[in-house]
Amino acid sequence: MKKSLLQQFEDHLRSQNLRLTDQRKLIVNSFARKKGHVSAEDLYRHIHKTTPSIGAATVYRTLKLLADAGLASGKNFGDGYVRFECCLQRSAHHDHLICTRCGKIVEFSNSTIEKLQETVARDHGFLITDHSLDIYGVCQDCSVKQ
Amino acid sequence: MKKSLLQQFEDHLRSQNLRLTDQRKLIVNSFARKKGHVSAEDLYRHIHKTTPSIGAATVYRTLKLLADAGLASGKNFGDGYVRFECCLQRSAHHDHLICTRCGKIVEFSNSTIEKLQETVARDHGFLITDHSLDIYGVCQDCSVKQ
DNA sequence: AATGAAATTGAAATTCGTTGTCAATAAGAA
DNA sequence: TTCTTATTGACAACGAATTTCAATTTCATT
Ligand SMILES: [Mn+2]
Ligand SMILES: [Mn+2]
Ligand SMILES: [Zn+2]
Ligand SMILES: [Zn+2]
Repeated sequence: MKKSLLQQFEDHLRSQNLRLTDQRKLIVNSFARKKGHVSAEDLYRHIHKTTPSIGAATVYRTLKLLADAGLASGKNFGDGYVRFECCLQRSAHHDHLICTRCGKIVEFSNSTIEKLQETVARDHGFLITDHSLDIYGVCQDCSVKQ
Repeated sequence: MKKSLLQQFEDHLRSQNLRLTDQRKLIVNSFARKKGHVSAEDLYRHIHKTTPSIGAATVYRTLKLLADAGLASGKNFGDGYVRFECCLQRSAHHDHLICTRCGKIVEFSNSTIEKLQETVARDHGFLITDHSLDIYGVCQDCSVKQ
């Protein structure tokens, strides 16, 4: 059985001599339940409803910690704020389709595109460390609706 | 012979009943000379050296106007600010390789990748309106240096 | 359990790129 | 030249994110 996000986070905290607090537990569990593409502000507002004692700064800080631990990654889809998604080992690299009407984000991966990117980089003398492919468009639901 | 960026900008201004000012002339020409991937702040600082009377707001506004005219486009490479590049008809769509060491930005285009994106979108019921592919890595100069 | 050093917290202040406000100025049609 | 209206520069305001700081909490050590 796989370790949960919280369990892996606890491991990280221990290994770095950081402390496990109630706030961190709650934030990480809320984040895990949301299943990705969540901004710090989104998560804060959600948490605030049931636990208003938790401050926004702590949510920002905890998401940053998760990212430092390699357990989440932040991505800017161009709408002004960073969305986080957890990146546990099982959920491999993927790219995104974004609906410009309703904001829906669909994940995909295409190994041919990935390989071609390697080729492009090599042709230009670059050693790839990362990449980001975002396809913007109108999803089926939205194109049916109008 | 092709019309210059300024000439096309003038056409746009006339067609929209907007006014051609000395500031706009200077900003657009500076921008054209810089050949893309320039932030408003970059351009403002550059212009400020020789023409300190031009305000930053005017540089921001003029770049926005160029974008509205379809003569420039802004892109966020994830480092906090928007970089503009001119998009005259001749300079077709392209994607970017970004060196994470020195910040160099190299343009490329790969029609096979473009076609595959269409396929991916269609498979997910999306109608593509736009896309953005950024490959991050280390350029040749930087990997030689260390 | 009690201690205490060090990490963490929430609230508020601060940062930074960008946009809005506004009175003064300039463009350009008449 | 006149007159309407767009444009300007300085500065305030914005919003996401980060920093500051005094109060609180964690947790290794007694
Ligand atoms: Mn995703
Ligand atoms: Mn480019
Ligand atoms: Zn949609
Ligand atoms: Zn480089």
